[in-house]
Amino acid sequence: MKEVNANFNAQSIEREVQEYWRIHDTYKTVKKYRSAGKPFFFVDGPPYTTGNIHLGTAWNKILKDSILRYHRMCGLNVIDRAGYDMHGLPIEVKVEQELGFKSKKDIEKFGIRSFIEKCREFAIGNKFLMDDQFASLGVWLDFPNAYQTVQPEYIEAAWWTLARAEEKGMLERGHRVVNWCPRCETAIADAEVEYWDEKDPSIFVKFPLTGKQDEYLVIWTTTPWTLPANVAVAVSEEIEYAKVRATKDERGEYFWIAEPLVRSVLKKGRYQDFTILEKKKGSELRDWKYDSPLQEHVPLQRDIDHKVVTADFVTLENTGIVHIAPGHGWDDYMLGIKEGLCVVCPVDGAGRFKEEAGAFAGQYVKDSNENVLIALGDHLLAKETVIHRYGHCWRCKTPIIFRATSQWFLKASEMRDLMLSEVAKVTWYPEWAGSARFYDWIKEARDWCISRQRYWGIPIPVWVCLKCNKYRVIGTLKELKEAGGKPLKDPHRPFVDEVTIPCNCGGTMKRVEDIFDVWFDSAVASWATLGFPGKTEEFNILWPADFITEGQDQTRGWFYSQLGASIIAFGRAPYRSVCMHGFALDAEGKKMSKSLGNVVTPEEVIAKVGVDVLRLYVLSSSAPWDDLKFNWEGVGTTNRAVNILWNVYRFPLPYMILDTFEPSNRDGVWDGAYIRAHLSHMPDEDRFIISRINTVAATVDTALKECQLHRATRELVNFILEDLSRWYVQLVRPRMWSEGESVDKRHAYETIYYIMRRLISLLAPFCPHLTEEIYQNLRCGNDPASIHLLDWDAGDPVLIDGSLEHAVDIVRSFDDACANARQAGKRKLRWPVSEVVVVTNSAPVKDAIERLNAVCRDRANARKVSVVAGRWERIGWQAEPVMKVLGKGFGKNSFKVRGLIEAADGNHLKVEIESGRTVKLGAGVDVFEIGAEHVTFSEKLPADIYSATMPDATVYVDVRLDEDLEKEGYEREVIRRIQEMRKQLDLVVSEFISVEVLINDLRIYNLLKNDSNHTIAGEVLAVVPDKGILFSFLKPGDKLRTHDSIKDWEIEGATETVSMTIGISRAGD
RNA sequence: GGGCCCGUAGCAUAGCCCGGUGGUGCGCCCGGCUGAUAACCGGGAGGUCAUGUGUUCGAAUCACAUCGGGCCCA
Repeated sequence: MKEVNANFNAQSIEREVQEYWRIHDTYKTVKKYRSAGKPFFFVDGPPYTTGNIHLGTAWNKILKDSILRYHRMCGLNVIDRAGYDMHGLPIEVKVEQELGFKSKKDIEKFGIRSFIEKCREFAIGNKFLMDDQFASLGVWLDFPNAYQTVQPEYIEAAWWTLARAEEKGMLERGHRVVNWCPRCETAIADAEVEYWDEKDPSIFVKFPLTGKQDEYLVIWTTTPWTLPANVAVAVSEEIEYAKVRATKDERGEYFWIAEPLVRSVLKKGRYQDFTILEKKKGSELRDWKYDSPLQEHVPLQRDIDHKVVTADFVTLENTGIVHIAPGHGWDDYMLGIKEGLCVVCPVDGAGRFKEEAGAFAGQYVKDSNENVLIALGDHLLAKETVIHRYGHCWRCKTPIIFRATSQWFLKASEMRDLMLSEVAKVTWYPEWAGSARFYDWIKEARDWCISRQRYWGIPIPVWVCLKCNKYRVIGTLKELKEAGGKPLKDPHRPFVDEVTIPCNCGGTMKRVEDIFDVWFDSAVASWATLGFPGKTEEFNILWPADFITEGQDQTRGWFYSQLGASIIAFGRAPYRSVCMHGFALDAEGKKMSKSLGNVVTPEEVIAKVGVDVLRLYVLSSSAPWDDLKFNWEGVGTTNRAVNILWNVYRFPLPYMILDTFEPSNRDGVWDGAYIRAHLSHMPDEDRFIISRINTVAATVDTALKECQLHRATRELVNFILEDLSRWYVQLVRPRMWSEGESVDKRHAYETIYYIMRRLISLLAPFCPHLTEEIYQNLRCGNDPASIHLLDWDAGDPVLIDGSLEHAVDIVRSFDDACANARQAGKRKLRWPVSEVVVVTNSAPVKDAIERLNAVCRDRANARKVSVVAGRWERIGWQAEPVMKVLGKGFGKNSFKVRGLIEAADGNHLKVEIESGRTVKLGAGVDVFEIGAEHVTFSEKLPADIYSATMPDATVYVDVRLDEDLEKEGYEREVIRRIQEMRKQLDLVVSEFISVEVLINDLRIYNLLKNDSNHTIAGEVLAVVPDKGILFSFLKPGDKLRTHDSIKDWEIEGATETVSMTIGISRAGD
């Protein structure tokens, strides 16, 4: 053990500890030590390699690390391979920006090979950056061996999974409507669409009914550009539609509109008047024919047989008639299939109209809105603008469009039931994350479009024959080598595109150009990380994962994608338990974003308070599944608690070292056996704190099993502050100061050593650096080389004494009450009091005060602490007049009576009245008879008795001074000043001094002069071996010698302020 | 528009499942302590428990609605 003088400096401690881990390869040692344990298969949700981590990412990894450290200490062999998600559009977009590219044509010109090399560099560069950032958080995952989605064996896992999908008939090549980014020119997944408000036209359009004069169906849309692709309108079977004759400027027209909406629609069209002519149910409108209002401008529209269909998604909004373009809408498309409508999509991948769109050819769809309105001419009934939520590409922020294209799908909708039943088998933290949130999401599961028309991703391993159009799914690199005839080093584009496979028909198969949706990459992580399918040994033992934890956004993301892929591959959920955590928000509960300028980075926090404080803060400030409102004040509070832990740790060290204390051990290994062996002989405060740490251990363990990291950490912080710092350390201090050998001191040392060892090992999963630092200083010679090699201790029930813990609680209340009463009596704690009386009828209070009487006397600084049941005889009663009653009975004499009552002997009055008698007060003619109705009684404390209440009891403090008490009070005052001066002189605790105290008050001088110098000298080390007492009092008028330090003091005594001059000098020479 | 979660003093939170006097920490004010001391302790002030309605003898807690925040979806 070495002494610790320095104040707590998180940064330097953490730096040193990390260096220690690096030199000793502690992480590997721990892993090896636990390698024979029961496996605990954890899968790291791979962060995307975009560069800097933010607070949310840090929180995520801190949660993981803390939980895994706990499991390791519990003896489990934790599989903790880290992972990185390194493909996909976000990286492509970044690289495109770097290279100044605007479209896919630029990439093709640049060369796919060069382009993906840039992407690879970008991803790998960021991976290394992030490795360092995670390591700086003290996160122990296997980073050097992290799984990376760009590695060939990882890609193989994805291929293998797709082959299983094909085998089970879950893969489909389909013409479908998908979310499409016109800038990236690719399909994007539902998960990749971001929504925010956008201003769009809101138009009402007249569709002329075939063969009728001036008779129209009225539809509404916010996307005029989809009108060239209109093939039908939908009505609701249930809604009633009205035919109205509407007039505007003398001209009459006939409209069909949902009856309840007629008025509002016509008002928008500025029609002055209308008459309802007839009403029909939607079902009666079925199969009516109409013509496109754009047929003059869009040639393809002339060949379409437009008709009215019914659909259940039509509601009573706008006009109650919905424009249907199966080429540009999901619902539209599904309806089109059901109704046999043709699918028209006159828009290309870049979002421009094709030739068949006639007048609009070449125009970008969003830009064409205005032209469509012009082309509609008189068919435009009304035009407004609307602000509504619209989808955007998550990377480039371009508004998406819906396009019918040929894509590859996994039939997720067919797996819905199996997914739901599998999810029910998973343990969720919190429970509702699975039973409510995830369940609801899966219920809505749609087929998953896994193809993207891009470059940097896992190529879809499907080869299609150019001749017979048959396709084949390749599941492994080996299979490809056999089929294609040559090995493939890098399975990325464009290399994989060069491989052709001969088809049975004699033709040649070429790979489809698509790559996988990047969500499919991470979906296979739980087996890819085990090297499956290339290696199967670990997979067979470990899979599925025991535990994963990610943010709530991963409900639709990784929780879902993994489940889908796993159902396809293995027919079951890939994880046994899932902890869903919240988001890191700013102090106002708003999302952190660059534009709001409210971003707090992990680095900032670390620079201020260090990693362990950051860790403890994020873990304790909210439940994992609640959002974390980041608050600097909270960080400061946590920092303070850690600082107190540090002070508690370093406080006993100088004494232990002075006494060359060595904790009892067996062959250099500490085992805590001393405590068990000596517990029954130890003082109550020791037994209390020993009991507490074991209770806390049990609580922490229970909380951790339920993923309640906030409860675990709060319990520990609370223990440090309340039980250890504010209670135990206060009580144990005098035993540390005592000189020479004593059993008492030995017990104190063993106890505090035991507490520190137990405490830091409970805290180790959350604050791995600080606890390691303390451990290294405390550990015995043959103890494990790192705290992280210790076994978890969930509390020893034998050492727990619940009734003692409860008794201490009561004594703490007593302590508070004493301080309160003293404050009322203006008697400083430094000044002793003769007696404190606790009046109570509560047996537990009585027992506690009596059992812990020595502690009570010490805390109260009282000569005597006693318990009285019922009443304390020194408490008297004060009679108080009830003026309302007095007024009625005594009229103008009331004032006189009041005075008499107040002056009366309350005790006597109360006895009489309570025994049913009346009392006559006053003299001569002014005698009044007082009854029960005239008075109430309140406690009357004798002078110098002050009281305060505590639960189930009242505490009375007698602050009267006698000569002895006053003398001790002044002694304490003098001692306190001398200690202060020692401190200012920077004296070592054990350094001797000589002292002169000049007291400018003869009475006080006389009070102290006789023997107080002995008492004080002993406390301030002014008794020097061989030289005797070097302490003297001087009376008023005397002069001090020269001293190292001389100071004047004003001391507030019991009745007067006394000025003193104190001089102290080193006694050494 | 829908699903899930959250809303408690200036700030952060416990309590809510299972109804019965709203606790705690920070900050603030007053006082104390002093061989952990750029620490520590006590006391005090401070609350429409987001709002409204309902159920109930009784609601922070249960139900419904509204408002605000977060995540996800349409």
